[in-house]
Amino acid sequence: MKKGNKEKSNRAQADYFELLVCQYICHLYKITFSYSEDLAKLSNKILDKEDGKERMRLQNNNFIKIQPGIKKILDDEISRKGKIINVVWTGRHFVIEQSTSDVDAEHSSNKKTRFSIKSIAKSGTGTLKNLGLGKLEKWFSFSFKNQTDKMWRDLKNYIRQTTGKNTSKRGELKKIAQKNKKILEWAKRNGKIFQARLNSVCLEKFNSLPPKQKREFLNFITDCHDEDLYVVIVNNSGVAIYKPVDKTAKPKDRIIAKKENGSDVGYTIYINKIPTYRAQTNNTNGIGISAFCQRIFLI
DNA sequence: TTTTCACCACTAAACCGTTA
DNA sequence: TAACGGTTTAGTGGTGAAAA
Repeated sequence: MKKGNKEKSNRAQADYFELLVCQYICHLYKITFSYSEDLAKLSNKILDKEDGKERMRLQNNNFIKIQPGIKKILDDEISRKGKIINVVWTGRHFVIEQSTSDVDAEHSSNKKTRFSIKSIAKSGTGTLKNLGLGKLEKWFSFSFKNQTDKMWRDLKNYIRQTTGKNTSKRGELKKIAQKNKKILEWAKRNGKIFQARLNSVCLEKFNSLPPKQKREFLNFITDCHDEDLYVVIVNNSGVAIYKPVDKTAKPKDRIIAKKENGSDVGYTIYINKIPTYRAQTNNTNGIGISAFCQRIFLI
């Protein structure tokens, strides 16, 4: 759905990249690659775009950059876990599973080596975690339902007053706002009030968590309970690889969240005075017309 | 009453324009 | 020019209303 401007999402590219890695591992260790069809489909999907060739080139170049790193990790793991007997594209299929792994290599010992792969066009490290409101409420023990309901009620009332249309259905309200510039602007302004509130609540609630729960939250966002997981990031400045388990928060760590230069959409989590994670409160699909979520980035 | 389906929320990934 | 804030795509899964 694009209107003049370029398409922003890159889902197909991300999947394509994951499969390139998958295929590479298969090739290295003589495993049958069973996702040829998916790879072909994704490749077509990317090439269908007006700048498809460019998008392909980027992924292929990034892929070349990470090959040595992947091979080194696996050769190292093979010496401990045995030869590789299978490669699984976890990809989008197990979104609900407690791991951000994209590709799993299975060893003869039944142990795994898992990869979370991020291929980025320019700078940045990609989203570490994306939490819906439900998760936030659970981790930080609060309820934002009254506020969310009020945001939608406000929009409903505004639409009723300006257009005479009377509906409470969020899907309909959203469509009306998207079609009318003035309403959309109003919805954004309204939504930002609640977005800022949610951000403040999360910051406050995080800081009032007992130290142990702060650590548990950080361990959850980094996925560091998974001993077999590697994160591989490739962007315009090169390749970065780390093991989430190495980032496990320690009991002596001082963990504090702070607002950075007055931002009302995010906060920074400091560990022993070092800015380590950045949270950003926003919406899945446009401010004021969709559900809230919070993304966490590695600094 | 049971099954189906439409709608919405949640999660993941990453591009893009603006700004500091 | 890197970081930030906003936005988009896309898949899974839950829920309640409509259909059978």
